[in-house]
Amino acid sequence: MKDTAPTDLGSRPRLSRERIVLEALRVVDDEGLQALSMRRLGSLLGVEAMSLYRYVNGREDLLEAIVEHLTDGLRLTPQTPVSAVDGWQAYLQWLAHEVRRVAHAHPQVFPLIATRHPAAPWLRPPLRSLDVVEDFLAVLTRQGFGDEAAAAAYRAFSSFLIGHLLLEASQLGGSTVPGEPLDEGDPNASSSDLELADYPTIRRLEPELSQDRSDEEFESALEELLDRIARTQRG
Amino acid sequence: MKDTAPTDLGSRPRLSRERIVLEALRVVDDEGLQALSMRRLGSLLGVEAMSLYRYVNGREDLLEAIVEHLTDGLRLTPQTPVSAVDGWQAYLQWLAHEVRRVAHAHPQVFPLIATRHPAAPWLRPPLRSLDVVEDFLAVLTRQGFGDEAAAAAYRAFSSFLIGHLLLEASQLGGSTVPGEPLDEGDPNASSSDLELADYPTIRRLEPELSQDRSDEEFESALEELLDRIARTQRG
DNA sequence: ACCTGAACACCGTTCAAGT
DNA sequence: ACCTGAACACCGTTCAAGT
Repeated sequence: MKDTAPTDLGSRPRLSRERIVLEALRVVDDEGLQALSMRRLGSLLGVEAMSLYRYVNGREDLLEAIVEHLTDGLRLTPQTPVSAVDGWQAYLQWLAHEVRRVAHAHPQVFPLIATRHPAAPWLRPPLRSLDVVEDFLAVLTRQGFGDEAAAAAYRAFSSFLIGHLLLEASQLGGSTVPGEPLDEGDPNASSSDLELADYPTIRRLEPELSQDRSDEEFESALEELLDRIARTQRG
Repeated sequence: MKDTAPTDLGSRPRLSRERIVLEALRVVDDEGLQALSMRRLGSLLGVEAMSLYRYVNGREDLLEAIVEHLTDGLRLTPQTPVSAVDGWQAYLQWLAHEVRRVAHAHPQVFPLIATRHPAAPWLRPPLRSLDVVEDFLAVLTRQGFGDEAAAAAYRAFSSFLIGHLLLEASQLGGSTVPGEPLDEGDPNASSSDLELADYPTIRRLEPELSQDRSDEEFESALEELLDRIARTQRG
């Protein structure tokens, strides 16, 4: 026996970059971004905040690591279901739904994915990983897309996902504050139609505006985007 | 003379909510969001931080006030150019370009406009003001849109703007940090193609990916959106 | 009415020191 | 090698006190 490591490896699994990132993700998912501080994260991991700096390069690096952790699941691997690789349209359908799944699973993190500066200026959110973008461009060019058409498809696909998913995530993310007041205490005020006196059209359309059509809208807009991309394929 | 106010009104124009918001906007535009602290803002206004709390309800309220200040310019007023009110298509064209102008003028603020929770759940970024949304829905319903078609157009228009403008703003917003390192010190490394060895498609498409097509893409995608909306007008 | 001083409860980050 | 104590330079926010 060379070292004096504790033979009973139970209580504290030792620090690691992965353990830090996973715990940080849990905090953000449960309590929002502003609840994540180095000091609190340290204490949740049973350690002083300063110890974290051995594994992450400060708070910014930690946020980047969380984002990276989530985008890793978007790569094409041997585990990718076969339905995803049957033509570029199937691939884009699969990829779009994967990103949407991440946005729904981590609504508090998605704004980070959408708004943080990517590593390279031509690397656009939310597909901000070299691996994922390589997959994207390789699939399309392999299937008859010209270089310019593939790049244009990448840009259009990115805009589409941001536009649809950021709003959905923001709706799901909710109030961030755990114990927020749901209603101001006025018991006979149905939602928010009290100050709507000066906004007759809004008041009239409130039922339509309150309807959640995100599923249908995402699917039909995605179909339309794929049609549009198909039209430029031989650009 | 009833009060003892300084007769010479030169040196310090006295505090006001508007002066605070304008100075805060200047700070965020020039140095980024994280440079805006209550204490620094106070000292820039020649006052202790605690004085600001007479006019703004804390930092969150201040951020909201900045956003509100910028979205005020999107309302239809007597000053709105006539070209904007000649049919709903002209109005949507005008509105889209106004929002784009705001995003370009204040790239560091646009993520706030895009990601902060609106006052009502059906109030979507970036058109997050009751006045603006009232204009939007009134113009469309006045010109033959059904209620559901108008609401659907509002949702599609919002997604479109977020998707296109957040990326443009992020590109313009740049590094937020004033004195950031532009290059890591390696003099013969052209941009970022050193680690691109494992990404052949990206490397091949780098010229296409680096091209800035935002103007054309915004215009043509906007045209297409308006066509699509026109098709659903009698929904 | 408007601003301030002092205080409270936090931050991120550094660095020499401990084991 | 890995973690800590102490310190530095900040935060947002409150509240009683000053003028």
